[in-house]
Amino acid sequence: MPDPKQTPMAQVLREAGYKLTQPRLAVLQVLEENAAGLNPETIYALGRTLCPSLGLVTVYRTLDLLNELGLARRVHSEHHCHSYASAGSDHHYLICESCHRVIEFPCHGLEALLESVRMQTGYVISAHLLELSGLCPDCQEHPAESA
Amino acid sequence: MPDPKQTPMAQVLREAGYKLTQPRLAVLQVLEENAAGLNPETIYALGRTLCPSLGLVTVYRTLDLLNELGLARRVHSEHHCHSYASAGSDHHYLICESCHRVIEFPCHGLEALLESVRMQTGYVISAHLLELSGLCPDCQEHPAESA
DNA sequence: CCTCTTATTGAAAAAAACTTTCAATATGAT
DNA sequence: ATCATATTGAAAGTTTTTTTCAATAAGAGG
Repeated sequence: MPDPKQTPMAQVLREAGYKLTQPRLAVLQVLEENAAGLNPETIYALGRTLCPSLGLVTVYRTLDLLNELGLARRVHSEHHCHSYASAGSDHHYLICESCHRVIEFPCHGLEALLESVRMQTGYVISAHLLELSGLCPDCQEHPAESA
Repeated sequence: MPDPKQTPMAQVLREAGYKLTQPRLAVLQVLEENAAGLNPETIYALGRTLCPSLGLVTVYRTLDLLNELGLARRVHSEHHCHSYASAGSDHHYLICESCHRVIEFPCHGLEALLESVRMQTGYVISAHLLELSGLCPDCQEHPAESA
């Protein structure tokens, strides 16, 4: 278990001039340890095991901050958009509908697609969100474990 | 201005066995007349000009219904996911960051991309959301009008 | 290591977003 | 025109998120 202050995510925070406080480190660690998208309430609960004084307000504030820095992202689903997952810088990811694990995937061909949309619509495209959902290999084999 | 009960969206509602009530038609019409994604509160305000008795609860209920029928969809953005826009059946669309217009775009090549992701990750992919944002041709020409 | 400045925090209160309940009403089938 | 019933709006309730502000802790500088 690496020093929480030395993780790549923590480094980004530090380099951006933010203090590495216990509450922030707790939220970071919770996100890093969970592949599934978590809502603020859950992050709060898990985070309190690492930093008992953690407040829910700080969870919200930290998620906003991480989101701005590109370290976390909101996970959108049909009915709710309350979850967050740790993130690389890519804006495309794949969610397992059964275990809710969120992974990023190698995505070639998207650039070409965007270019073709630009040509056809005349829009200048500055950002994208590609969210796929399906079943991960594990959940295909073990349909029962809807954890 | 066509009879609100005869629009394609209204037909879908009718064929699915739902009653074409004034409140529902008002919500439908508001969505059809606005290219931008609108939040429930705004739909409520605009809808009341068409059906003065319209209640906010009914706006929520109708949006859920339209969403299920594929006639409307939630528009996700970085900080909020409270907006809805009328929708075809495709799950990809393009949002103008200036005027907030939402359009669908011809999207070829996505199938191939999904297949390649399936091969590389082992996930069975059952749904996707592709949301692009940028500037529409109008807003490129008239940067001032941030309406 | 201390000290000090100030970013950050948590609690409480408030606001916003959404849902549930239920009696009254409007729809559309007959 | 009548009627069964899906649908409605208002009110109350719940959940989610934001604001405010005095107390605290991080880390820069000595």
